[in-house]
Amino acid sequence: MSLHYAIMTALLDGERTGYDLAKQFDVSLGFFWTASHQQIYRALKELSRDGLIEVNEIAQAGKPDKRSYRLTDAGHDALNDWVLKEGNRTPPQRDELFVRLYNLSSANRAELITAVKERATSHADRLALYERIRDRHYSEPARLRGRRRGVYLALLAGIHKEQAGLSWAEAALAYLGAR
Amino acid sequence: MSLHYAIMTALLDGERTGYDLAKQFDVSLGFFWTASHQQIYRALKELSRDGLIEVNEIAQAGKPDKRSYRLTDAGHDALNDWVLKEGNRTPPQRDELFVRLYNLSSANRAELITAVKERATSHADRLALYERIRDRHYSEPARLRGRRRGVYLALLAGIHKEQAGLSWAEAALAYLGAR
DNA sequence: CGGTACATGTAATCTGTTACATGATTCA
DNA sequence: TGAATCATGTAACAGATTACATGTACCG
Repeated sequence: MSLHYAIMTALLDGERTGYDLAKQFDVSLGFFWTASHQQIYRALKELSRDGLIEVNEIAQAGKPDKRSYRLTDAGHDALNDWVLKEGNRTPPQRDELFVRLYNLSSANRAELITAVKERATSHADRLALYERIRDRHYSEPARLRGRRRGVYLALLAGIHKEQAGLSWAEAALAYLGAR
Repeated sequence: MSLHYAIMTALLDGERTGYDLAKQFDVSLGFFWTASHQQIYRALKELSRDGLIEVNEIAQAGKPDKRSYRLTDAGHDALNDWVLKEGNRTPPQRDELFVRLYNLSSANRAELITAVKERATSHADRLALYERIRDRHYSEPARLRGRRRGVYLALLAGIHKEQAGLSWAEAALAYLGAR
């Protein structure tokens, strides 16, 4: 059900179409909760059915109608409840790279080094992106108010995580004797 | 399909029953790939059917027969292939805590502080566990050989990740003004 | 003329979780 | 006597991925 609440959370910033949400879930909230457009369209239908969001249909010539969604009062209440009550489990971690590393041998060393290098690049890219966002929009954290403080904390978590991943990958490459 | 390869990887250390695997997936490999006993029993059946593992049935009085599995030659080949060829995608991250933090307000601040504190504790516990394993079994990484080098790298990744999570949680609590 | 962005969906499949089910042995 | 451990499973459901499907508008 978290996807439903993630979508409602994204709607706190204002009306959005399924298409908008699918894009936004590649950015911002999407750094911490990903979802494909297929999932999103389905969830929007369910949320509408349950009265937690409302549609605003905008007819368009030549395109499918644009359907813009906003939170209802019931939606706000449901979201607030969820934030208060939701249990706090650490999500299970599943990462194929480590399963592969458990199989390290001279036969696959080169491929695993490549995989770790790619992982290092992806951490570095993510880190650079997060730092750019922080510098542009969250350069004075002490002045933030309300929700923005929470968004800042999430961003900070992303930064810590990517730094850790990157420094691990570098240490791993050194250990593996990669040039 | 990664679960199948994770199970085969666990079988590299020798014959195991479904029960053993379910326990092992709470420890060691399980730090990087979790699975419930239900998933494991299902996967074992599929792997058997495909000839990648073999069963050794041991009749037991009063208990269900114990079924001990080992990798076949075909299983070894399939696993080696997978390690060589598997693409290297960063797994999507989904963590409810951050969705909740996006909703931070004075109404839920106390609950979110509690949630972050719990997260801090879980990171600290995990970190302590990983460091204990490192000190006991991987205190001289330069001397490790073969697969054990990869296992060590995975452990190191776990240590980096937990340290990052813990230091984030501490910074977050300070930022939120939690005592 | 081809690719990307806009815009929304269905269907099939795969993967993971929760609930249910059984029954012996060992330890406090 | 009651909880934990050993030991294996089925069934239902929830959640996520992949593939398929359609059609316009705009840019180079």
